[in-house]
Amino acid sequence: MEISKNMIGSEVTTWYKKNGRKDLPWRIKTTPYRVWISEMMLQQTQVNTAKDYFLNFIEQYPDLESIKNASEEEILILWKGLGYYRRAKFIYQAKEKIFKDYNGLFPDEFEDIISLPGIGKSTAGAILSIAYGKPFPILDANVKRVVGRLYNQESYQEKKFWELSKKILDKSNPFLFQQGIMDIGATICHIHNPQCDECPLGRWCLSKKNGSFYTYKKKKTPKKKVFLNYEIYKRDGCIYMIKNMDLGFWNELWMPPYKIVENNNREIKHGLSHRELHLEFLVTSGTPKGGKWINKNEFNNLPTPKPISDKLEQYAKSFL
DNA sequence: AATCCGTGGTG
DNA sequence: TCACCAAGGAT
Repeated sequence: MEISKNMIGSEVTTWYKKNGRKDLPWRIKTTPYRVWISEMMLQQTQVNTAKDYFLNFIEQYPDLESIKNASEEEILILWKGLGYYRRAKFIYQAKEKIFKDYNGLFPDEFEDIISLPGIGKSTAGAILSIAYGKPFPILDANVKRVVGRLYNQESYQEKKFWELSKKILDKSNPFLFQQGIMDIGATICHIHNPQCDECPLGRWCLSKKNGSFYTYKKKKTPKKKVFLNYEIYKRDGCIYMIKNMDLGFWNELWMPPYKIVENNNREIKHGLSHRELHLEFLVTSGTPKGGKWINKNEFNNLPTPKPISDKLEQYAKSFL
């Protein structure tokens, strides 16, 4: 028998059973593989954005065995448009390691899971809690906001927030608790206008008590501008494309050849996390090298970044 | 420790 | 139009 019961944790668990978003696609069936793929997609990505990508990914690769022989580019194609494309490469590398070191079985120990590429402490905690029912804390944006407010923190402190996440975790129900705490963060404890009247944690919440609500603030660094002039080579309904290896972003995605210039007449302004891209597209003649001709019917088969996909779609419709 | 990495929604 | 930020991790 426990001497002191974790009231907050058990309240979250109870709330989840009744009010949780149990119909999310990655919650229908929680195999370690499915939880892993969903957690990778959900890194810095909202639920609504990840949904369709998850369903599409799982349709093609429903389990580890089906993804065993997939190439990096095949996985990248399923990631097309989702962003943070490194995650697709991490999935490729991780599944290679799982077959090499773990006999094709997803590992179930913290040290093994966090050793996989793209999996940090929080993702490992989510997989352990949700896929294996083992009590490990998580610290995503939802949990940061909920515990930051529960304990009325003024600023984010990594170590302190991990302690709080671990403290309120319902160790007897990690599966229900972790999904519940994230759902409370996502559906009640909004960054603006938290719905405190509906919150199961209201009687413990110090922010509700004194009316000052913690909000996680990232340092904002000014975005550097990058001017890219894309060279459009056309031939027989084809456009010449290269695999980008050296922009620093969009690595290993396909695009027309480009030059980095000092300035240009931008047609498209596109923001990345830390860059402001100014894109110009110039129809060019000559003999390009280092890539291949792609027919307009095959644009969809190549992993391309969003603004390039949009531009290619235009070309395919109009003057090719 | 600070910076890098995408895209879409929201105010 | 624009700032902010989301189921973060790697370097």
